[in-house]
Amino acid sequence: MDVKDLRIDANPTLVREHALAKLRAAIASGLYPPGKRLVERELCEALGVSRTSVREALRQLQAEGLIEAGPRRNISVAHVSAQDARDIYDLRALIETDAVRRLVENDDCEVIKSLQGMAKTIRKIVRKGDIPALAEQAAALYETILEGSGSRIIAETGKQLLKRVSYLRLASMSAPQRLDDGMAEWDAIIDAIVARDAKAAMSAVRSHIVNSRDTILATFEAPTKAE
Amino acid sequence: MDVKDLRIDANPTLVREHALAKLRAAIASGLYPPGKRLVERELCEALGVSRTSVREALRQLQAEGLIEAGPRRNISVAHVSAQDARDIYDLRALIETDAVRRLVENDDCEVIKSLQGMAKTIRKIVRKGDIPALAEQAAALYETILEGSGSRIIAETGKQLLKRVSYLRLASMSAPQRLDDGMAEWDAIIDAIVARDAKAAMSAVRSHIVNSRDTILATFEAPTKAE
DNA sequence: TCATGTATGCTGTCATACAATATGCGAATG
DNA sequence: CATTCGCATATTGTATGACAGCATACATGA
Repeated sequence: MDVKDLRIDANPTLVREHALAKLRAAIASGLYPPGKRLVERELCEALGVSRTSVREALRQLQAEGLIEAGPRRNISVAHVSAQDARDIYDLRALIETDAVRRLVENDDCEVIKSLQGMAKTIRKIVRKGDIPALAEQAAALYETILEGSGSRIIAETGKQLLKRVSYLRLASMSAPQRLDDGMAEWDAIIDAIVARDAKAAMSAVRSHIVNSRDTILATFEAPTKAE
Repeated sequence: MDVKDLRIDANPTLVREHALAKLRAAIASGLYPPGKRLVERELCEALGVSRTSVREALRQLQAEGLIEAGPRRNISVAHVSAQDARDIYDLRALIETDAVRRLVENDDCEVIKSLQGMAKTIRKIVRKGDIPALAEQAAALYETILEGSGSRIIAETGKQLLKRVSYLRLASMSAPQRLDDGMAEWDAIIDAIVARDAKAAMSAVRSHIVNSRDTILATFEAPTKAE
């Protein structure tokens, strides 16, 4: 064992970061749906931390666009309009196709192998039909592709967009036929990457995102909800 | 005068937002150069506000990527490596060409007129050689184009990238020949927009950004500084 | 019924306090 | 004289309590 291995790099998890993660998860899971008003004291109680930490987490969420301030100083979970959703997916298409192109050009076997692994994991989850787990794994796959671009900037920017639609992604995946189609699309992406075919990978990513977008937009038109 | 005119919509400027703006400006102007360590108490004193407000502003800057946390809990102004700069400009090229395409397609006379006005203002500033003012106006021009896309998402994402290079833009504009070249490029962009020629506008934007990028990257190679 | 006053709730801001950790300085030691 | 140890100091992370300014809801009175 090397001295390097003694290194402690995991910071003792800042309370505010913990709070941030919990709040993000609450929004992504739909526990706090768009428009839900967030009252600081309630969050303090729910999270078991002080207002100081909650407020700092809120500022960060605000900067990320996941929550927004109303006219009366109220904070609520950000609404994502159909137009916003469309714009986010279109921008993702731009950015992620670029990311995957770079990824293929970088030709990093490490990354590509891990992508193959993730595809396998996803296939398993799809068979089980565990939607929440699938949403999480899918996000991980997208993030891996973004990071595979080798560009910190692309990765950060792309991930920020992903966070803004994490709630929607759950809805998208609940559409019946979408699961199988999605799996096929993921396979196409991975296959193209493995074949080091940048053009095919770009086009596979683009159609996957466009299909996801259209699925999401369909849910906007059908207001659902038989409550 | 109408009752509407009585409306007070300017929120009494939150202290934390004021602090945020000041800090951003300090970073953009080079007063706080990359790597500069930011000590909370010093900021409190300099800004004349409490630690609470400073900290909330810092969290926001952190989310925007303008500052970063070191291994020792220290906060300092984010370094922008040459690679980062290249990536930011390349991503800007992607996003802003898309923005200008949408802008032309939207065909909003209001926006186009205001762009022409800004180009005129810029020309005046260029003649005076007032670099800081120019940097500000140029940023305003880019932001107008981004907003002209009609997409909140594109506008926000693009602006975030702009903020991350505001410090570099100052350097870029100090390059001797760059001023005139830049002016010509801006003219080309505006002309294409006025002519409602989306393709030409996109290519004008792309070459402008690529040229800016290359100017910046040149300053990275020549470490400058005759201090 | 309507208008006014009052209680209540929430956010924004500040001041303090304290623990944990990092830093720097000086003293003790070989 | 060089090293090491230990202590004072600096800085951040977090919690608490306080209070003003608004906004809302409620009650009261004409």
